[in-house]
Amino acid sequence: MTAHKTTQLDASRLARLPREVAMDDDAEASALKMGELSDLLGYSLKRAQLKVFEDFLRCVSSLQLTPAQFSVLLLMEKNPGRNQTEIANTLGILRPNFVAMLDGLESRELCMRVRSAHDRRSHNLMLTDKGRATLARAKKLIATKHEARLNEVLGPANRAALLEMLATIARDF
Amino acid sequence: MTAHKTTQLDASRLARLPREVAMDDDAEASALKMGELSDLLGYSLKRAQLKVFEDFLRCVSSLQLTPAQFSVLLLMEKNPGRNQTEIANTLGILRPNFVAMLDGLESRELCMRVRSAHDRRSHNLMLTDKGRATLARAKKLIATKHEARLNEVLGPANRAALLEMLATIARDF
DNA sequence: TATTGTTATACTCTATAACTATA
DNA sequence: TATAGTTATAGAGTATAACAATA
Repeated sequence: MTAHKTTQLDASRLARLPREVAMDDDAEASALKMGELSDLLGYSLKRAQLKVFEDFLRCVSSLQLTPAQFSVLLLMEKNPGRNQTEIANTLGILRPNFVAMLDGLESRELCMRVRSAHDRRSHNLMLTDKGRATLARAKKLIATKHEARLNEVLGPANRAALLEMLATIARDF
Repeated sequence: MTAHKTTQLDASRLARLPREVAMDDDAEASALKMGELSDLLGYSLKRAQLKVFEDFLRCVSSLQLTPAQFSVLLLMEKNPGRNQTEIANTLGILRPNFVAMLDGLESRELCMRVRSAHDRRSHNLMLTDKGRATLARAKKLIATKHEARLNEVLGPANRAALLEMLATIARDF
């Protein structure tokens, strides 16, 4: 039951990330004091997440894909033939909410629902050729624009460390 | 204009965070392959953010405060007398949406709107005694339960590094 | 004319109950 | 009876336009 909680060792200091350089926090009028907010992990987590999703949308805007849609296509590619419940559960999407989402992707001919022969209740999900092509283009845009930008801002080692810590929180917290 | 993007230096490896230890990713039936999703920063960011907010709500459930409400109270405490536009802008809340939120806090007598003498259009916001007391209790709960838990999972040094990277993204990205 | 707080409104996300068709 | 997909619905969160009071 959620083992290992105390497996951290050292954590030598990371890259020198710039801090309070510009001080133009809020532009014009005397910026407000953030107080303990600066130390609230959840607050920074939320603000960072919004920025990252915003940039994601910009980077793949030509393909009209949201982060959620991208994650669904990716999962279909890596796990062809899985049903709606399996894909939705893996992504933390509730089954009722997954229906409209799939309708959208299917109407754009990016994926297909195929009634299973073994269990006629379930739909085997799979990408269409167009879906595979769109996903491939999305991956390229994300790698060369989106994640590359994050590497610029953080540095590759920091980016990797950040990813690992976030995965740890998502898994063990 | 968003200076310093290439200020990263090293980033020696962090603590040994446990990985693929249990492998019980999805319980029963053969877990799905996550593919490139494991390397998508936005995905881990979102999942981690949900977990952290969930825990925040648990930790302060006795006070019935959401992360957003807590951040508003905190800002009022550190910046008494500021108006709605200033508080809302600082937190990235749109003014129209801030109205109902303030109504809720004010009806619980945690804060007050006081018409400004100098500019009768604006409301000076301030905590009530009850608001200050509630905020103090919330801070204690968050420090001893919520953030303490994060320290357990990540280790203090990792937690600090994570916080700094998230702030960097929120600021420079 | 511009700004503060506000209303109305709409759109997305998320969440729950209940239906249908299969098993 | 239990499960997969679905419908309906309700509640947050977020977004924009426009209005009244005030500057």
